[in-house]
Amino acid sequence: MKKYYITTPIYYPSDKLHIGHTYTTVAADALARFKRQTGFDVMFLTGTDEHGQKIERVAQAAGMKPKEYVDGIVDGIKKLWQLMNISHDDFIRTTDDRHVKAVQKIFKKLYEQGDIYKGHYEGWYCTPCEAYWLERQLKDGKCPDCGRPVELAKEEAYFFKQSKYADRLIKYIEEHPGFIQPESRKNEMLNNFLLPGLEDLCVSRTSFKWGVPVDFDAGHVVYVWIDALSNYITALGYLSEDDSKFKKYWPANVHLMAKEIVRFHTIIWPIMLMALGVELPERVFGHGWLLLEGGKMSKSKGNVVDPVKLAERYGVDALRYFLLREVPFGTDGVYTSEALLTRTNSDLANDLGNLVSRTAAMIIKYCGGTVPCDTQPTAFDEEIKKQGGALYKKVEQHMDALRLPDALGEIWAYVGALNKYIDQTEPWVLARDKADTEKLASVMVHLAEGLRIISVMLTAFLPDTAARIQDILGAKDADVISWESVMEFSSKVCGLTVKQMPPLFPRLDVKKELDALESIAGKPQETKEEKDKPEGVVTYDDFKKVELRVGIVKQAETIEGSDKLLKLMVDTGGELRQIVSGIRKWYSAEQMIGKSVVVVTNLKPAKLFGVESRGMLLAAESGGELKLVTIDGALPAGATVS
RNA sequence: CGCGGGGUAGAGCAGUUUGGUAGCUCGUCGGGCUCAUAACCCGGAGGUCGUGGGUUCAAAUCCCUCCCCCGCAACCA
Repeated sequence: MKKYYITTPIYYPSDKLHIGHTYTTVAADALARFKRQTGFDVMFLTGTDEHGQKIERVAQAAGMKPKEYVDGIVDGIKKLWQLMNISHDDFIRTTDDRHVKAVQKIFKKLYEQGDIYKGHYEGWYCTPCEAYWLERQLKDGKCPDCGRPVELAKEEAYFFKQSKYADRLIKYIEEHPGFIQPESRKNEMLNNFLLPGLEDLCVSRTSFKWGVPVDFDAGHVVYVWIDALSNYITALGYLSEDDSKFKKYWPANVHLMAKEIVRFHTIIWPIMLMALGVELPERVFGHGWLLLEGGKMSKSKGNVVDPVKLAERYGVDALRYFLLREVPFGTDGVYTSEALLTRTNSDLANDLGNLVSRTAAMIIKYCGGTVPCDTQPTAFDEEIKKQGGALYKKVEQHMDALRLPDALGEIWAYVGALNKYIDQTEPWVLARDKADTEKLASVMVHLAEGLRIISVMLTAFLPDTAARIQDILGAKDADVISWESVMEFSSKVCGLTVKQMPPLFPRLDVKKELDALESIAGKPQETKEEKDKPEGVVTYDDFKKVELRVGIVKQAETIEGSDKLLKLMVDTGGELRQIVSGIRKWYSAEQMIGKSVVVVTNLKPAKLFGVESRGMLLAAESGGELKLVTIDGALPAGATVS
């Protein structure tokens, strides 16, 4: 039997997961189910990446031990996957003993063979935060987290010789066009990171404890990406007493993930594997994001969407369908509640659900509930038969290319064809004349068979719905629900007993639901905050957005044609900035030179009288008098004002 | 000139590789049908394909200019 190994990323349990994580996992689940259905021995892995400084801090803030803290979150994640009908074969936690031991062995092996070496890490260190920052991460030369000063510090650390394998990796990527997908990500990786040259990677930390300890050097913990990426092989028992799964399933057929972590999976990970002498995964696929109106969803924006609430309200399959259908292959898609609701109504309730209802109703009404066997073809049978028989191939092709939305699109094209077929054959007309009984029977058989095929096709995507359709059709035995059984459109449904059931998907009142969702799922926090805010008050955060600096006027001149404006060249610390100011009525050009003024330095540049102005001077005005805000004493240009 | 992606009907997208009548879904308007969940089927309206230029018999598609949006540079799928 052919094997298929598919993974999701392991998720970071610093908070509850949102609909984006659900999207990745549902997509992986659909692929895993599809492969199982089509005869593969599937290994589907997901899990959690539990180490790192952030967890350590969040736990501390919650007054808990890190492990205690993540245990709670991981519990929620497992429940979410259960709710979403995720069929993973294993769930790995990086705190699992099996994982920790294997990571230590991997680290040691790389160290012993010289691919990891001890050196010094240098960076800007914030003592209270116990964190290193890169120069470009600093905010005004200070810690971006707490705003306190940082100092240049140096500590012992281990480094991974990525550079040694860079050429081999470039060659591999170029020789395996399917390795990084979609193609655009491949260019991004090559151009941005690989071709400019790789630096050795710092792979140990001493600034915090919550990680896999380096077992031969106390105080060091393994860098989280080395830790996290290893999960794909440690879960299979790599370097353990029992590595039978590793032998059976590795290399992975697909590592599925969102685009922003493709980089780690196509650079660090393959290089680690090369160093370990292990085969590279067949395909790394970076899908797009589910954007929310107004941009990327993120916890700090407060615009996360809670999948649990959506699934509970509309059903797991409605949510699965939306996720799998709505986001196009490889690029970003937009989540809106309205789109979820209209998709559910039009595709699931109107097209599919209604088709099932009307078919079941007719078989019951016209044939006493049993799918007939004696038939005489109608003029429209041939076409519906042809399409139904060709469906499995189309779906298979799309699935192999990971084009899930297109696979669903094909299935729905057939749903549409069946609805049309009813219209063309007009079974209610055939039912009026006894002479047409066998034609009517043919229509019923074709409809039931078409639905049977659809139900089998839907198994991977909407497992519950597929089962419900099969229940309605009375299709139980393997020979009417197996993948092989849909490779041919025949009359396997003949003789089955059809049941009437409540609608598969009730129609939703879009307007009402949108209102309801607003109160349940919660509007973006921003607007909530704004509501709570007294009017006319800005928060400190708002105020901080305005960047004020001391500026010293170096040159000043009038602008021809304007009696209000002065063109100033102001030193705002290391740069001379051109600012146009409407103060000529009160200050002459000569008076301005040498003055220390307060400048808004991050104001959007504007053109005044055709002259560019990059900033604004602060001044007070009253009764036609205007005075500039100046500094009481001597401070260098560029000093911040707050 | 950092890199990558994108700008096509009211909304969301396909089409661009290999130039040749601009397509799909939702919405909207009209018609049909009565088996069905006010569902289903048919048809109409609605687009200077971001801008300006070039190549060509012919450009959404190829070439050049510019504008706008989004993402990325060590831990948010």
